[in-house]
Amino acid sequence: MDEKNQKRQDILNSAMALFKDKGFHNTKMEDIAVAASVGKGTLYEYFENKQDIFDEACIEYVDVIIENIKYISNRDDTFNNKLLILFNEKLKMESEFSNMSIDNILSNKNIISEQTIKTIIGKITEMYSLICHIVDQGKEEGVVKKNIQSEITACLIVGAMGEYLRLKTHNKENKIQEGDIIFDLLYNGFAVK
Amino acid sequence: MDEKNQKRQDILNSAMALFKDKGFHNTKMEDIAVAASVGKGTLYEYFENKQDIFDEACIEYVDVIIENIKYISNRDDTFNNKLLILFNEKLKMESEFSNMSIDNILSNKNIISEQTIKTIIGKITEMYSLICHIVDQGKEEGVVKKNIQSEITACLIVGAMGEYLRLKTHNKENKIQEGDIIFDLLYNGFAVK
Amino acid sequence: MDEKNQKRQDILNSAMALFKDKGFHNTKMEDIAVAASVGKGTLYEYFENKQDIFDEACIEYVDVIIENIKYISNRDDTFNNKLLILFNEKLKMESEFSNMSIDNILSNKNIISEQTIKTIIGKITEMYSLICHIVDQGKEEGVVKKNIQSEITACLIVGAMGEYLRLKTHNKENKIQEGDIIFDLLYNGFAVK
Amino acid sequence: MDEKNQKRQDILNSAMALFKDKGFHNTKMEDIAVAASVGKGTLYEYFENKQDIFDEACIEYVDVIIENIKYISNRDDTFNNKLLILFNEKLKMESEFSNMSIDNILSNKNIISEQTIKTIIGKITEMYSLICHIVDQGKEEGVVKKNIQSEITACLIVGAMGEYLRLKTHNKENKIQEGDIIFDLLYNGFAVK
DNA sequence: AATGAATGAGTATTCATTCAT
DNA sequence: CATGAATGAATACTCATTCAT
Repeated sequence: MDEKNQKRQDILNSAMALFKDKGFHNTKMEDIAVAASVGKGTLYEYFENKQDIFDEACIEYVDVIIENIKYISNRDDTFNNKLLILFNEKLKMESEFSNMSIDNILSNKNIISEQTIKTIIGKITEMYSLICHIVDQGKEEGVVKKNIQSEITACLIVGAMGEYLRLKTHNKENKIQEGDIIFDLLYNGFAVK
Repeated sequence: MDEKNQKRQDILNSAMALFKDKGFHNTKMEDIAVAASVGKGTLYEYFENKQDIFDEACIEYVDVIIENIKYISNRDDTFNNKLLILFNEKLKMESEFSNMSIDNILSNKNIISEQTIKTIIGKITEMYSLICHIVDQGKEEGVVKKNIQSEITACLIVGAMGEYLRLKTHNKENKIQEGDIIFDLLYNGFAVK
Repeated sequence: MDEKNQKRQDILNSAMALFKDKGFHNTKMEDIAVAASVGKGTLYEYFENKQDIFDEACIEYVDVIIENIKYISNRDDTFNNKLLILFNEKLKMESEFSNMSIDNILSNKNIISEQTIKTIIGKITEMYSLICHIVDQGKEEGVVKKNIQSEITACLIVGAMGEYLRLKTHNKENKIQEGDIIFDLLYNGFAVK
Repeated sequence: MDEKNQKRQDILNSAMALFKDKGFHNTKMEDIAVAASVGKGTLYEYFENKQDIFDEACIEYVDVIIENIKYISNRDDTFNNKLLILFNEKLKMESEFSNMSIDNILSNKNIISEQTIKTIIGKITEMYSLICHIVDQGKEEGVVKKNIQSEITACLIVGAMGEYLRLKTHNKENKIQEGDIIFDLLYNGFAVK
């Protein structure tokens, strides 16, 4: 029974790697079967159809990210450090999975099934609440302004980080200064005092 | 001659609408022909192939955004106001074209031709330099910190705005406070002074 | 009116050249129009359709050959010389029109219309009777055996010539001895006396 | 494994029959699939594409002819008899496959792939050497003139036979005398001694 | 359970032909 | 008369899915 789960996981991993690399329509069931070292027919023993594999792979992908953030959130560490780790982790993941960030998953709206979209949006909400939790810790530590809704602060953090990484990815010629500058901006804003 | 350009534009508009709605693979040449009220064969009088139409539609889409930002940048207005307008415009566009933001275009890497990807990245760079120009104006007005590279500040602005909108889009149940809060964060940061 | 005929002829010549070079299906109406320096629509002023052009071109092609043989037949010359000239002419034509000998025209049975096939076969019969006429002259001159039906002799001559040329065409590395040897064979046979 | 080869052969046979009957362009993949009682997709399990099927069918066709001649050549029989059998066999084949003689295959230059053309020309060369071998036997038997290159004699034989058959095919109203007359011509020529 | 040979629905593209100018 | 922009019927080929083994 556990062996069954293992094979299912193998297929999912192989599929995810291919989807990330080539997209949904350019990944053939044959490719997945070969990559997972099983017969084409076997895929249908474990999954309903191609769509199903893609949906599950997307959910799995988001789950990994959530686990990651959950782990960071639960660390015994200061807000400052957690933020730094979050940034570095996001950076690592994005570069590794450059073709399939969460944003991109959601841009595949026409590919993922309606139901799975809802599931993923739910998970993103979960992810946000984890980050809000970290922000709340910052508030308790007296580091983060208390009068601003944590969701908004989280939004700023996630958005700035993401854009920073996107920019680094597209703009290979690194005209951008080092990452801690963005931290200064997040903490203190760009306005002259 | 101009009539020819008009028909080309008509096809492009019809195609763009369909691509935004249904994605590349789910949009059939037949669909485009019907939507543009021309014969299937006519599409090939104006475009090389489906790929070509998609590429052109993507470029067109980015061009519209750039024109928008260029217009804002060239206004005779203060930095503060330009930022506000930029935010509102982005909001308007994103909701209108919710399925096809620039990020999403770039997540179609496996669909758009290599050459067109380069063209679009070039245009994004152009877009960034327009926003940097606005930031520079803020510096001259003494509103924005001078010791931080404008690209970084622009990155913070774009990222925060984008994420804020994404959040609003996914999280229909609006738990998020009003938009000017995010401006306060951008200007002053989240750190307790 | 004669100008009309001239343009018709131009189209036919251009078409024939293309058909010989690329075959029926690989020759597009557009190609013919361009080659004849007329508009695509104009082709339909002079011909019913593509099929019609092909049919007429084939007939024209055969007509040229017949005219050629007729000319040889009518010369004031000996049988021996006429045969020699015939051979050289056939050689010239075959190499020039290597992709479209009469045999090949007939191998296009599924392309040429039934009616035109009949016309062409009629013309081939005419061609044969011209050659028979030359053979008859040989008989009168006392050079050719009288007790063998002229058609058979003509058949031997045409067949041997044709095969000789085909061989030369396919077998670029010329292992074959010079052409007058074949004449010796035709005149005297290969049997030891 | 052998079953696989069998199905491949079935497809090839069905395809060959259709190509012979209707030509390359008028034979649809669907037709072949129906004729071979398989699905359209199955054709692509056994062949690269339509071109590939045609090429293979042509080669197969020539191979059958070669096998036939090889068999005749290897018989324990006199030159005279072998020639007679060759003639009758050719007659049988040509009438059976009237739309697809070797000449016709080669007239499909624009259809068959360059590589396959070379293969077929190679096979024709092989066929010629088999016939030359028969001629050599004639020389040894003292029946055929030794001072004439065997290739030339073979050329005369093949050409005369082919033309004779072509004539019979086109000229349904049989004005042509019986076949052994042509043998007399081949052996003794048409010249008065 | 696992397989992969067989399948055929689905689609981009071509090109002969038409007809408004 | 001449044209070429517009057309859509026709077709090779792909690939997710099935099912007999």
